[in-house]
Parts: sequence; structure tokens; C-alpha cells
Amino acid sequence: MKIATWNVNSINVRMPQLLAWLEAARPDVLCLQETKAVDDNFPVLELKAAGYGAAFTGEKSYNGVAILSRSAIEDVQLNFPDDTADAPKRLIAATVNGIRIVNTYIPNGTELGSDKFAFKLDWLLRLRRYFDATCSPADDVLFCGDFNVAPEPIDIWDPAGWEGKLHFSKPERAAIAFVGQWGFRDLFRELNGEVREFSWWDYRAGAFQRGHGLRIDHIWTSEKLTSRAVSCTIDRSTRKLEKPSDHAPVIAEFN
DNA sequence: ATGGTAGATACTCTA
Repeated sequence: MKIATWNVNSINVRMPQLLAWLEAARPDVLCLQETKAVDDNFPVLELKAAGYGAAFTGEKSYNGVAILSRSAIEDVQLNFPDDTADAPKRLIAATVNGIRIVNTYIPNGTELGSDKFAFKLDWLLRLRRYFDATCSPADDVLFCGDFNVAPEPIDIWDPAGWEGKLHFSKPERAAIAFVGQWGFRDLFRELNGEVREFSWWDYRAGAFQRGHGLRIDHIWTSEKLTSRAVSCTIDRSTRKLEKPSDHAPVIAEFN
């Protein structure tokens, strides 16, 4: 069973690359973030023709998350149960082959000390409460997506320069760590040891060519599911294409 | 300290 996550930064712009990647990588499940498409404009038919069903929730211009799957998608949850209808579309959860998959586009935060930064920290606290209320560590649970946080210094190209900056500030790291204390393992780190690999590179200043990246896209797994894992990798090849997403897919394989 | 790029929308905001 192969499960991947990818922030595509507009599903409609990225559709040719997305279809090519599905064909090449053939994941059983692909979680998407920043689809930036309203539900009426989600490419259901093209994905179905490629062999994938879809559950999704989107809005105009911003945000938007989806779960694509070759197998049945069950018990779909859109956003937090206590979210209002106008809340940004940042969470979708579903069960596929007995694995509870929680796909998140965690708020960026924009600037330390801003209202959006406070929203990010509060959203992470609500996410922890959501896991407490709806999931059991004794089950197969997979938490993935664009976390917009690099958990450790090794997840940053220049940790000293990034200390205290957005994506690596103490409150953000504490907030994501608290979510992890629900009972998650960072699967990439669990399986690959202390390697320095990244999943996101800014479009600006030639960041990708210079190796100036962060590891902010993640697949975290409950202990039960961690014991089934055989690999977790980041596919940098998509970042080298013309008109790429700024994020690369992260892929996990399970027995 | 600033600005660099990309996407969606509509001439600005978010990332």
C-alpha cells in the first residue's frame, strides 16, 4: 500500500504533471493540498479516467484539500466538526483500506505575531483535540500534508539562519510537537535516520538550485501503522519540471 | 533590511 502527499499549488495548473506523476508513481492514495479549486471545478472525470476516485473540499483562490484513491474512500470528514461553513478548507479525513487518513493544509502563519500566526497555533491545538476526540493510537492512523513547520534543525538548509523565523519558530515547533505527542512518529525521520532532505523550496532566488529547502511536508503515523512501514521518500524530480509546484511529493509504503 | 516568484483574481492578497 503506497500513500503519498503533495501540495500541488493549484490542481488545475498542475493537472498534466499530476496525471503524469500518478501514472509513474502509481500510489494507492494521494493526498493533495492547495488545490485552489471550488468543488464544481474539481477535475473528477479526468482523475476517474486515470483510475482514481476523489473526495475533496475547496474554495475560490486559496486552500483546498483532496484525497485521491484507487480503492474505496469511506467515512469522509471535511474540516473540523466544529468549523463553520466559511472556514478555510484545510482538512479532509477518510478511511481507505482500514487506514484513517487525515490530510491537512496547516495554516502558513504569514508573519510571527500576526493574527494569521495566532490562527495557525490555534488551528494546531484544535488538530490535537481532533485526534484526541476521533482517533485511537491503537489503530492505523496516518496524518499527512503541508504542515508549514520544520520540526527539527536537520529539516532546514540553514538552521542557524532560520532560528525564530516562520516555519521554524519555537511556538510553531512546540505546537506541532504537541500534535505529535498524540502518538505519531515522523515516518521520514523514523525510516531514514539523520539525512537532510527537503520537500519545499521557495520559488524565489533560485532556492531549489541552491539547495535552500525545508522539510515541511510530512507523513506521520500511529505506532501500529509505523510498524507496517517499509519506506518513506521525497520525490524531488517534480520540482525540476517546467512550471513546478514549490513542494515535492512525499511517499510512504506499507506492508 | 529588502526583495526575489507563482497563482488566482481582478489590479491585491496569500504563500
